[in-house]
Amino acid sequence: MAKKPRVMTDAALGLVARRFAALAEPMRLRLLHALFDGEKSVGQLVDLSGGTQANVSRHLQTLMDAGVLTRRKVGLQVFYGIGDKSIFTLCELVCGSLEQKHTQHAKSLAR
Amino acid sequence: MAKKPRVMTDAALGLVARRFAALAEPMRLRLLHALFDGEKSVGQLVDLSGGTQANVSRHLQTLMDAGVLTRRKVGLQVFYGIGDKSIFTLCELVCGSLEQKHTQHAKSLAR
DNA sequence: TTAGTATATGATTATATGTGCATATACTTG
DNA sequence: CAAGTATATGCACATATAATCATATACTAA
Repeated sequence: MAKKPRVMTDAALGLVARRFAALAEPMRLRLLHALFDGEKSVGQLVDLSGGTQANVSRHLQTLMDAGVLTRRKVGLQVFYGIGDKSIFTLCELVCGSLEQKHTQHAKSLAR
Repeated sequence: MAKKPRVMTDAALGLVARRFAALAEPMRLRLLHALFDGEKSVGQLVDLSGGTQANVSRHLQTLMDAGVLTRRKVGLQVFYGIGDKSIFTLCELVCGSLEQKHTQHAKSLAR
């Protein structure tokens, strides 16, 4: 009795959770979205996102730690890009699922 | 100058972030994993996850709010199930990506 | 070297979140 | 009705995280 059958290890669950956590922040999603069409410098991302330089830099660091981005330094500038292609599919999946919920909700209101 | 081109709305980004946040917690991932082979009661999930009843109930509530689960009450028991099939693919994608990184890391150590 | 520019980081603060304990609610059975 | 069982929730506390400000670092150009 009272066994604790754990199919996945704590370590594995932690890694997966960390990956999802990297994507669980609006500003980070905005940055990723801005990188969908290719590498950009921190300055460009600051302009595109509307965030402060410090905050954008911090979020890029977080995404780097999560293994999601690439980093390339050219002179004074640092260019970040999407390093893990699964990000595209992840975002598409979530957006698709949410759109579906949205239209379902709209339909249910319409009857 | 100094325009702020926001391709996605704040509302949309917030929704996507909330969805990812629901998956950004080890215990919730454990619960979802336990539900992959079908509906289970809270009591069953408590046993399978090794968490306390209160904590499991809270996390299930969080997943419900995120629109991820179904809920069915039968007498005293409440059965939760996976309500959004995209969850399967999301988890598979992240696990696959992490495994790939892991093997790459192992190989780089082996040379 | 000095001045200037792009990016990163330390320190602080406010807010959110996970957990445990106790208790409340909802339902069943006798 | 009372007692028992399954689940939910209020409260308190500890921890994590995001945002801001100021400053540090790294590089370029004069």
